[in-house]
Amino acid sequence: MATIKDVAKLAGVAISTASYALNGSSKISGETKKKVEEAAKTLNYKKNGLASDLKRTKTNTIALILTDLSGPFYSELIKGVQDVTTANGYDLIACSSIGGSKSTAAKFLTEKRVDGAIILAHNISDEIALEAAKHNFPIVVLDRHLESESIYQVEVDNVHGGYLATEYLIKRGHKEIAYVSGPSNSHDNILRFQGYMEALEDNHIPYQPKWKIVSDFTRSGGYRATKLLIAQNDLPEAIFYANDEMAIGGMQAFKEKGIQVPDDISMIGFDDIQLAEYVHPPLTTIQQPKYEAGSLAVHLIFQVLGGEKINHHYKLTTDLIERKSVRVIQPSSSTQG
Amino acid sequence: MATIKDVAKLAGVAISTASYALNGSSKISGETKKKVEEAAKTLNYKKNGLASDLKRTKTNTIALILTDLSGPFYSELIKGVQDVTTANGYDLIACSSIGGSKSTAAKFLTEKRVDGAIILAHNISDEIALEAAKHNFPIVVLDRHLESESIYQVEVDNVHGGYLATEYLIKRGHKEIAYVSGPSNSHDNILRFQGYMEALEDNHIPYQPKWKIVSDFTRSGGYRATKLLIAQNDLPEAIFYANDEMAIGGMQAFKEKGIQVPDDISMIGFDDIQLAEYVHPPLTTIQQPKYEAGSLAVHLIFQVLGGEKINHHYKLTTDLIERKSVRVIQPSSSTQG
DNA sequence: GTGAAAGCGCTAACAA
DNA sequence: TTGTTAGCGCTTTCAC
Repeated sequence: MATIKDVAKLAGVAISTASYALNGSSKISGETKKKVEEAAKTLNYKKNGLASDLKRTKTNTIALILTDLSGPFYSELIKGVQDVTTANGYDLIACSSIGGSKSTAAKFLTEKRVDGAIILAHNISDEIALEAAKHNFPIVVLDRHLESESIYQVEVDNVHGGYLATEYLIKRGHKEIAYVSGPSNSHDNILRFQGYMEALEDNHIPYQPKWKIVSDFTRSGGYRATKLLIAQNDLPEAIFYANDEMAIGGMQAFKEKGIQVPDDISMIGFDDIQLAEYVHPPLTTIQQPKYEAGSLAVHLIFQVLGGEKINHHYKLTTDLIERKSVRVIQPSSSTQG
Repeated sequence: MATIKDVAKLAGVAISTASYALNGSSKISGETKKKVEEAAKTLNYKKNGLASDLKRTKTNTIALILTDLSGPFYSELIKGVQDVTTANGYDLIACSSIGGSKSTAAKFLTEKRVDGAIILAHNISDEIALEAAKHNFPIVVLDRHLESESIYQVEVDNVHGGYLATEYLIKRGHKEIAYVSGPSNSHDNILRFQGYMEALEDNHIPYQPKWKIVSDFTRSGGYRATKLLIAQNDLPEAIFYANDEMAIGGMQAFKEKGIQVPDDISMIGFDDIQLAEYVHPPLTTIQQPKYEAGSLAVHLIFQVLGGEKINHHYKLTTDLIERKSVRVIQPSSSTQG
């Protein structure tokens, strides 16, 4: 483990000179520079990044906090984050928030190991985020509402998305529309449900509590919720799943029971994950501008780091992607099932 | 930014005492400990992880180097890595090797920012890995052969997998079998091709160069390679794609031309990615023990970190997953082995 | 253009 | 049990 000291000694210069030479300062003569570089090479010197960062009180890296490194997550979003991070000459690391306050995420958030962070991890508490956000440590949250001087939020218009999905179902003649919900403490979920309620109301369709099934955003959760709906022996005409993963789990449940989508029941998801277009039938869903969300998030961080004063809230729009999982119900003799 | 100095001062104790108290040393009296903790709380003190790591010359985190954070990659593998890393009380960060020697990956590999690393990133050079691997900085590579004191490799039996795939096709009556290759410098690809050749030879089927198409492991690469095959106007009976992504691209190409899989042509992939069972028809492919590979990789790192002497090579077996993309060709005149 | 020296914030001998 | 102190390896004034 050669240090800069060793390099300086071998090159016969002072430590500071070695440092300047290695970092490409213009005040070092070509000859000295060469000497130092050679010494570094023969000693196989590699700088200690921690020491360097500590001294400079700057890490040049930003963290992306994810629920779980092994996914599923939005690769488009990560791409957006990655692209603008590297474009700005910064490094990006991803870490998981599994383990809550003892997680890697918490460690990187609080211990000054990065210059800023983006949170997309419902399993990390508001408290941790709030505590970590301090002056000059910007955090942007993609999955919650949080008010703090150094916290910025970019969100997708979930209410509108929920409205869009529900309205689409209604316009195609569905009246009995179930909502398979995400975790009830999920911010996204609450907003999507709100959109569902608003669309129902605007179309004078009464909300029926029996058609709200609480699940957990996972594929197996969607599967179980759907089984439950089937077991009730009173299927709705359509189901709005609060995310695609659950919808795909639901498809599986229907397939097992020989219930055809969309002929026997319509379904719609939310997210437009990659799989959505490959399942059978291809899933109609709500698309979020994921790449934009990701790139905007980092962009905001760099603005704050650069000393700009910026807004704390950003909202992006959603679109409906029409595929094959919803049928049209003829309005003639409207009594089904 | 309160430091431990401020905490010590407020608590009226020495810096070392504060440090001990905060780190839960048993030699500190309960009373002192409480005083220190209170001071820390009122100052909103958070330790500087860099300083701590620098002093201890240990980071307690290991890095997972991936080609691209935004995938596609093997989530099962990451799960394996993640599970055993956290089980050992270590932190895990993922970083991308986009950018080669200027990438985040290179930075974390060389600048002593982590205690060990796992490389699954064909776009990072052997040189970087070799340079980074030094005594007490273990690296395990999952995607190449590399000999060095501190480099360990776990690989999947690609030759056997390639053999299995090809043999399966042959046993179902196919003789004209194309190989859509990954990049020719890919280690995995070379081995899979070797398995293909061996199976051909063992079954007395001559290898025909016209049926090796070089592509690049991407979906669009597979699409293009397949288009090329179609344009040749002389389709084989079956195609062995060196990975699933390319096979899925190939399916798309066939679909556009109205060529039915498997009725008009059989295909088989390699990897068993998540999508494989969802495409139409579901893709028969070779499954790798990804979770095991990931968990074994970290396990090895911890053994080395713990001072154990271990083997440098590990090989895991592959299995064939039978789905619907291969038809059986009736043995008109020839008999099966 | 180069060198001496002062820390960045922390841990851990060692001394008291 | 607590305090003093010497660094971890680096960057960066400031003097020459």
